[in-house]
Amino acid sequence: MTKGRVTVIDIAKAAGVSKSTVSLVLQGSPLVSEATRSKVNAAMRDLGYVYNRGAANLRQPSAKSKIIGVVVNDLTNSFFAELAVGVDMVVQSAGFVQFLSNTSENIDRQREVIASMREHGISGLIVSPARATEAADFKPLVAAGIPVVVVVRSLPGSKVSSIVSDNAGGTAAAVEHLASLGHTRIAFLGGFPDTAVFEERLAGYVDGMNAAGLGFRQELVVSSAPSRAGGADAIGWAMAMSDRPTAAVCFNDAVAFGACDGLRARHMEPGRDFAVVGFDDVIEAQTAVPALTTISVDPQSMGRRAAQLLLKQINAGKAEPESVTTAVRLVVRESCGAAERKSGRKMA
Amino acid sequence: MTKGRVTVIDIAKAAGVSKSTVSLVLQGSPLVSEATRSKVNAAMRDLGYVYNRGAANLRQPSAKSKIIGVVVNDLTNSFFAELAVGVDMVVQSAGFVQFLSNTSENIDRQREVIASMREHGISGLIVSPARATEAADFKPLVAAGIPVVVVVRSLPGSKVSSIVSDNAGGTAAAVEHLASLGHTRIAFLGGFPDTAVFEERLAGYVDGMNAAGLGFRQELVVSSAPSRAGGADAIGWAMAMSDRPTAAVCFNDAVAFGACDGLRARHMEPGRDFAVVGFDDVIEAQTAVPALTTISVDPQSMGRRAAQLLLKQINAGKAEPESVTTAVRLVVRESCGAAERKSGRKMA
DNA sequence: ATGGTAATTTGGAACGTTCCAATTATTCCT
DNA sequence: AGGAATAATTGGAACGTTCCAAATTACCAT
Repeated sequence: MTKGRVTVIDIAKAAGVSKSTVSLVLQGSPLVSEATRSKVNAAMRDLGYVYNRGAANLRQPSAKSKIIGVVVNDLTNSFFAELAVGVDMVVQSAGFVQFLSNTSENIDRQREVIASMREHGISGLIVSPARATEAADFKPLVAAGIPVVVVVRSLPGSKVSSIVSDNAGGTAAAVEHLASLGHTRIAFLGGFPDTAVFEERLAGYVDGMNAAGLGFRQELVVSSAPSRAGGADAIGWAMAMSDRPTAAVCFNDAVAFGACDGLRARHMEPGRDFAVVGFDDVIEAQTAVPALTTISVDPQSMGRRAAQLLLKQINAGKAEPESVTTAVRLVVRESCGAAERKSGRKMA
Repeated sequence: MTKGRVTVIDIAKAAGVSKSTVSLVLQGSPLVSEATRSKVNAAMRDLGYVYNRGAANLRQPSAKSKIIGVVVNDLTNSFFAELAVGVDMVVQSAGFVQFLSNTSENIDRQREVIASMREHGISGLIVSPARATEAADFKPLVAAGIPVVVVVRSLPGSKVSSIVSDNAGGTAAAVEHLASLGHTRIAFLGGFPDTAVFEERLAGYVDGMNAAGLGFRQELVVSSAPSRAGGADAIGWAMAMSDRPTAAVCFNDAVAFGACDGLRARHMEPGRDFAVVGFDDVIEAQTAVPALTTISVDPQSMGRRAAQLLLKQINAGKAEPESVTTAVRLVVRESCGAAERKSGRKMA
């Protein structure tokens, strides 16, 4: 038990080489002979050496810190937890480690967290921005040459890379599916009209309606809070129309669940008397009754994509901002009335 | 745009003081006069200084790295995501930052991840160990004076602190509740018998049965994988008994959901024809149909507790290992047949 | 003014690593 | 065997901070 921790010098002494050689071994340089390499490795094992990245980072550009920061706006939401898992997968196998923080939608906390990450010398940042995040908030980062990838919520005029799901494509597919089931009066329910995500999903809906030859009618879109309660509200408005819709694509799954609640309150059974389609495919979507037909965005693969893009930029030194939109998939379950009845639930 | 990053020396120059003084300001020392302090702060702001913790850690004991590591065995499980959120809360407000990694129950990955965290000089570690983790795995950490707090799963003979929920108390309460509803043949379903958590929950069940004067019968406990599929399996065995049980306390919520599936497959309605109680209170528990009666463990507060304990140990320099078990609460919903019918679902 | 004390400030010398230029060992060719 | 080339190794000198001991300044009571 020597007092201080064991350093590269200690193992150099033990292996009978110089500290420089040890350093070479540490970074797997091909310059060192096989013989010395194994001698050094043995010494490291014997003395219980642990690499001190802090010291190393002092000499190297921050791109080699092997830390990547991940900031999400709501880790409680399993969507983001899964996203983080996806990021962790690729990041970990690339020898990086993940700094994860949660902002709880609080922009001040977001600032603090990002500042803290900078102090620790992150090589790159993946962030799902809290509401009201400004494009300018990431200026200092990119100025310092730290790659940033924004996920889930795109940031208006910022010069950073972003990965968002194909919102328009998703709602368009939902409309197409409903139309193919014979529905002609299809509503768009829920969401706040002043957000980018709403605009995209609505645009997809409009495209879908036109593509199906049903045309777009403003009165069929009723906005509301993007929550369960909002959904119940929205369906109420829809049911009060003189010429009622028979189906709805909802802003997200929460709204869709709310719509189902509202339908039942009016003695209508979702999936039988009215078709509803959600967006996101949260876990509850498959276990709910009826199981929710929805647009699946697979947060985990989104996380992987984001991490891959980030790593690419880190390795490239300085990379051009790039925007990718990830594919999205309609998963048909029961709430749209087109279910394949109980098609084999798998079991160990 | 000077080439390198701005250092403490740059701002010393700009503020007309020495680097030592700047350092003093950085650590909020009372030794520096108000006048110089603000001069220095101004310079920092002007030059866009960012503190380099790596360099600082070189001179300081690792307890001051302000990084705490969090390792969970399954971030996909919202239980652990919530736990991480709880940790993050207290850790963040103490000025620390959280390194979060996911082992996916893989012990090799766990080793890698912890090694990586050590390299980064974490001040402490909170870990929910992957299956088959040995007590010895944390020896090097504690030898190096790094506090470790084990959560959720206790580690047999290790000398580290731990925070686990009151497993025995939980199942005992579940049995008591079922007995009070008039059930006499109560099964214990699911879980692998070779885990500490299983033992504890089973022990509580046994205690509960004895306390209710029902006695313990080995044939009423049927183990299985702690998953939905396992639960369906287990209920199958239970239903095949000559003298069927009328209620079951399940190893966890997943098993309970599986049991419900199995019940329905046999044309029995959980909550009406058979009482089911789960354990964990995952989010789906309240939205499922029927809503699941279960033992709530509040992962978030568990995370907070763990973080507080860890911080205490970090500040104390070297602290005695301490084990706390967190209280647990029976939340009665519909699946046990004792529901308060639809007692006001809150909305907006 | 003068000494004494308290309040501030300040140069190095670490910390553990990587990089560079330079050195030494080894191999190959004629 | 001699030298050129190549392969391995190696001493510093950084990196940006904190700490220590020492130096300076300010303040007071004589």
